[in-house]
Amino acid sequence: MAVRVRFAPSPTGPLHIGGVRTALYNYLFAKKHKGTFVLRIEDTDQNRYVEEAEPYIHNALAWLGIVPDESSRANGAFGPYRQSERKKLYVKHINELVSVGNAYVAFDTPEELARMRSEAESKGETFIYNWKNRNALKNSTTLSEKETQELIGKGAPHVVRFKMYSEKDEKNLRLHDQVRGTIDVDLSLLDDKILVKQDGMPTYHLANIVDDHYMEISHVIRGEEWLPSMALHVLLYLAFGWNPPVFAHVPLILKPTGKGKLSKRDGDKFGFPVFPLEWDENTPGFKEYGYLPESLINYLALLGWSPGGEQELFSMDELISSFSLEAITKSGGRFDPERCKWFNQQYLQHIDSSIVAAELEKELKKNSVSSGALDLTRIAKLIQNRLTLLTDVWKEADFFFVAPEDYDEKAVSKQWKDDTAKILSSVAELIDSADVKTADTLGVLIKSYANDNGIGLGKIMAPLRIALVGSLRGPDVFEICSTIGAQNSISRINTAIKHISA
RNA sequence: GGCCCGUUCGUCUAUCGGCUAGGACGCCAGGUUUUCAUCCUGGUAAGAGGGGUUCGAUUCCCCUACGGGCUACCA
Repeated sequence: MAVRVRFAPSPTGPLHIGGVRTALYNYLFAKKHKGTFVLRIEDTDQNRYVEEAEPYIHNALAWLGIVPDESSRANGAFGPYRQSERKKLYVKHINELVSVGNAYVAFDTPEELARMRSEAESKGETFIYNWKNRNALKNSTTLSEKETQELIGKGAPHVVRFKMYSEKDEKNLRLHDQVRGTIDVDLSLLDDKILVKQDGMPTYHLANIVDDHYMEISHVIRGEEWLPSMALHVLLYLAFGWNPPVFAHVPLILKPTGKGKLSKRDGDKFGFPVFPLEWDENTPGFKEYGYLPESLINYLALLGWSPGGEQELFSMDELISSFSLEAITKSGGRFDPERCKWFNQQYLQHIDSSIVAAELEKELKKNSVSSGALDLTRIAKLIQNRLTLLTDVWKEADFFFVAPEDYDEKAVSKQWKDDTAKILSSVAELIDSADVKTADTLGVLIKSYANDNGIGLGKIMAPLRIALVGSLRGPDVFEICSTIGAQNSISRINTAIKHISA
């Protein structure tokens, strides 16, 4: 049987990393088995619908390299891929279910139900709409066919509910989950879920099952929050006479500290993104923070799944070839921003320097600084292994473009001696006299100068760095010096002497 | 409250009855780099508790505790 999986988000806002990981696992599984990865938009709730969400989902997945084979953009033979465009299909099937008695029409209003719920609660009980009380409520199992039709004909608001369990049924249902194994549920404890809402739209449960069937989904890989409704879904398949797919419920991503599901607020609170791309100006994504899609993918893949070895860094292809549903972890995993950053730092070291150079160029524009005659790629190479986030470029390279205006006091008081000014002037002359194209020739030059004059190198290196950078940071001094050029270096040295020794 | 799922270093995880419990992040120390970062080496630190089963349990079973999810005319 062909493997067909789907990622089915609801367009209610930006896709968050929990969703990203679910999409990723679906994608990996599909590619591993030469199958098809479908993106389906579950927009049955008109109240929560957010127009920008669907394009966002497409763009985010594209950025991450999790590209659907079939979707509202990519098309395919199983469309349409938005549930709002498939309403007719659901109506047809719900009628079938009602006519054979697996589902029924219910006229109870939300207010009535709320009242019954709070009444039960005040007695310390829980109101459940199911086999125990549906014969006492206003629905087509208690009303005659004629009464029911009349009410519907008069336009009485109604919903359709699924008959979860009746006294003659077997109570226990044994479920199989690819990551959790066997799960037994007591059907008599479950409620008669609403399948069609008053507005005529199907709920998630109905639409989901109908679509998965018609889209020939072979494996349902979804978040653990769906585990409690798995029994309903399996029963729905059975009621339609269809074969249920294989189910795999993946654990949730939890807050870094504290308890519960990771949320947008946690990101705000701890200063890390929870969405792949920017959602609005107050909500930057991983991309804007300076993460590479590859590192996010790698981190997320390993949060809740492990191929077993001691390898940490995986390309998408490696993830695909080692992926399996059975190796998905059973317990929820906390999002660890530090570990996520580490992956990014690792990937940053191996990308082409032109990417770093491009980012540098962007930052220059942003800061309204001219690159002058400086070689951005050369600078990119010098700072690349110092980056944790791509957005660190400016912080690591600003001094190449902008001469220091003030000098780190601590560094100065420790490294700037009485004879420093004199020594640095000689160094400046030295630089002026020579042709300092490379760091190596400059290094040889200064070292031999120090040697010839009996000056310790320590008396030169640190002050020179202070003069060029303003503080004790940055790549090799000779590299900095030769990169910004002789004239630039000399003028920085003279400025520093004037500034500090004065 | 009810139902379901889970529980190995602080965190992510390996182990599929033989364990001196392995790796990674973090943290600490040392080395390289005459700065800082990178990088390298080492260290720190764990199978929730209690019962079984077994020659032997982190691994299998039960109970308790704790954590998570669900319990909507949301998905």
